[in-house]
Amino acid sequence: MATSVDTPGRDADRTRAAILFAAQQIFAEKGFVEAGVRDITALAGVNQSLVSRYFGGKLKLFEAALADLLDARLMTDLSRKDFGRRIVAIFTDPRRDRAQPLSVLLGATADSEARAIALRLLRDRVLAPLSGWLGGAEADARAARFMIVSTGFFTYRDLLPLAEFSGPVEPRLRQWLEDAFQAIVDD
Amino acid sequence: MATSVDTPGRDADRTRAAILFAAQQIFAEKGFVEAGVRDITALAGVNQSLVSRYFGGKLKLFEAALADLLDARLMTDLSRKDFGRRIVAIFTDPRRDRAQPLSVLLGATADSEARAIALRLLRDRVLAPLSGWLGGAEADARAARFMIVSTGFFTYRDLLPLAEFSGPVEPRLRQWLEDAFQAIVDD
DNA sequence: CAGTGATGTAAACGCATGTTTACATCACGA
DNA sequence: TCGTGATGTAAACATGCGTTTACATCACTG
Repeated sequence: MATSVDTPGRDADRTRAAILFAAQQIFAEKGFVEAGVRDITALAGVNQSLVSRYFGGKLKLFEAALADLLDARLMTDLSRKDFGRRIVAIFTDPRRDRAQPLSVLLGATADSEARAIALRLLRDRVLAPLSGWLGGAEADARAARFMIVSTGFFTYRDLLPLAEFSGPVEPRLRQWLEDAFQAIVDD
Repeated sequence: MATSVDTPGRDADRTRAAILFAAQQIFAEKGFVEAGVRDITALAGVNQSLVSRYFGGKLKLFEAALADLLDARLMTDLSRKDFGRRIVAIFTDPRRDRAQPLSVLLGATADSEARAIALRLLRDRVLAPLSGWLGGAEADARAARFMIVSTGFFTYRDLLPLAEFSGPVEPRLRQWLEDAFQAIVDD
């Protein structure tokens, strides 16, 4: 079993996709440095050497994994009316099946090369669209506020799990988060 | 030169202090993972093996370095009146000669062992005093808000330097930071 | 059906890095 | 002054890990 259902012979595209998906999970869970190529390929069920063959190395795989996650663009159909509530709902959705892009991104800060990649993707595919969506003269400062609050939240949920961040978000904290995000669009 | 002034023969205490100070600088600059023992001892001007002899290894050195930084307690003589302004002033003081504790702390998130140490020190020596100082029923939620904003700020200043965070903080962003910190004590 | 390139694997390689060991050298007391 | 322990150093060691290499196996085409 599991030989003709999820393994239709040999398929490079499918193998590549499996590695990419596994990489997103492992990178989100352990961060770039502690995520080993062997961890990723083991989860994907393939040989470790395929990372180099199909992606050109761990670093390129990271770039592909993060870029793919950011392509599921969050900024679409996001109304200004309940911006805060929607953002917090997305960030805390327990049914989410894909890795949180910001988790993967923040997990790259420890490696100088991965950090450079993450920084470029953050600028081009998050901050630029966000700043444009926010508009106005203070767009950049607003986008910075968005990143500060988001990053702080993800850091303590994923990287430094304190009591306040385990399980559902404490109601008063959630309310503050929603207000902080909403204030970014309301001024 | 530099042989009788800063090198008074052999002094274990002085050597130990030199390693500790160098560690704080290097850890703040490069993070725990990319900070090599050889980098630290080179800056201290001593042999690499002394890290293991005097501190018991890189991990213990990290713990000692972070604990020492946190001992320069920030929470003392901090009035509730201009809390926000004072905090931002401390975080952005260009004349500061010691490493920012939060920089060192956030640089440890990539290593699971260093992260555990950082998390414990953060709880015992930052959050507990802060929560006590804030007081009240919502003290923990307030402390969490403080950490979110602080962490977001340091992440983008040290780890993911965007244009908005290089050089002096943009005035409107600084104002928002001050207000956000002040609101934590004012409710 | 044969052959050839694509796909996948196991093992070895190379390198970086924290740690340990063996040895040298200085300081201080008898 | 002599010797002994503390202090410091250079080199070797051990190991984890990304990558490469050599080989096996499947799939498709003529």
